[in-house]
Amino acid sequence: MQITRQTEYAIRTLLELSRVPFGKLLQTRVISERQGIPEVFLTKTVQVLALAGLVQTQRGTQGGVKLAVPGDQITLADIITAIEGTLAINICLAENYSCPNMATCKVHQVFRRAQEAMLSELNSVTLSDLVETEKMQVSLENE
Amino acid sequence: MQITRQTEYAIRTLLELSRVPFGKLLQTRVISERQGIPEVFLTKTVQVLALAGLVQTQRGTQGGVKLAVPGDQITLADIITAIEGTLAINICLAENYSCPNMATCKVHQVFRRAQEAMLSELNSVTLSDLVETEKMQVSLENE
DNA sequence: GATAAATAAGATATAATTAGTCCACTATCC
DNA sequence: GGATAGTGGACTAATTATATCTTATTTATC
Ligand code: SF4
Ligand code: SF4
Repeated sequence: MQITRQTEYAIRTLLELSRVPFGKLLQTRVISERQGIPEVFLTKTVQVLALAGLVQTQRGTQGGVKLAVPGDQITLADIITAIEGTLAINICLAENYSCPNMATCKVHQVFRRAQEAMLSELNSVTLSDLVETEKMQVSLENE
Repeated sequence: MQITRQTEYAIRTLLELSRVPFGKLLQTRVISERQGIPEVFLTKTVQVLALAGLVQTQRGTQGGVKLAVPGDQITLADIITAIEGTLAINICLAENYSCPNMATCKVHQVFRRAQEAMLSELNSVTLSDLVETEKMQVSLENE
């Protein structure tokens, strides 16, 4: 009942990308150093994010990774889903699984409500929200 | 990001126990048959539930398993916690883990809110609620 | 007290998932 | 053409989940 390390890595990666001007490339090496993420593993994670359409990559000198869409269009739920697939807190909430009890099972319904409550929180915050707050804090500290 | 099979087994086991009069013993064998749970594995699960104080076991002839407290005092969250330990959707929400960013990390805070939203749903329903509904359905069908 | 019924405990086995590495390759910029 | 940076696939290691087996221990009942 926990997100995986890789998902954490993905979140922190996207946060790093959100901290630079939109469109600017960062190398996975830089991200891995700043965030303490195993470098080779991070490249794998970035590929998944790219496949999910959250980042774009560019090879070669001066290459790197950038956000595919502005940070205010990416929520925490998007990131989790990109790495782990559709979120389901119980097996019967995942696609193409059918428990015989599903039609009447009250537990199933409670799980669905619980999951929706969680998702609604995770969907309510975008990358921009997360880094905006940081910027405000910095500017307050400088006053 | 899913509860384990064992947790599902635990829920279904406690539901079975809630369906009989409070204090009545059921054998793990009976429960495993009714719910299609591997029998030997179920005994392990029952032991965990007993350790958590949700059920009481009795050995010997006419022995079995029963609820340790009435069904209206056991929520879904209790059961999940009993099997999986304190629920934490991210590593930094678990006890005795400290990420360097924890103090200021906005993501951490969002995760906490998301988790609380989920927990509040899972805590809002007791075993009694779940089987009461069943009984009402049965009586409606008999009308 | 013998016996059969029932769980307890612990070791062990198997499978699945997660985490991470290695290496040869391709694209890009200069 | 050389340096740089991501790609893709195979591979390994570690951890967790799932399950079984075996031997004890408890207890009602005859
Ligand atoms: S018993 Fe209910 S909660 Fe469990 S898997 Fe089936 S539908 Fe889902
Ligand atoms: S970076 Fe934030 S969300 Fe991630 S582990 Fe640390 S405190 Fe938690």
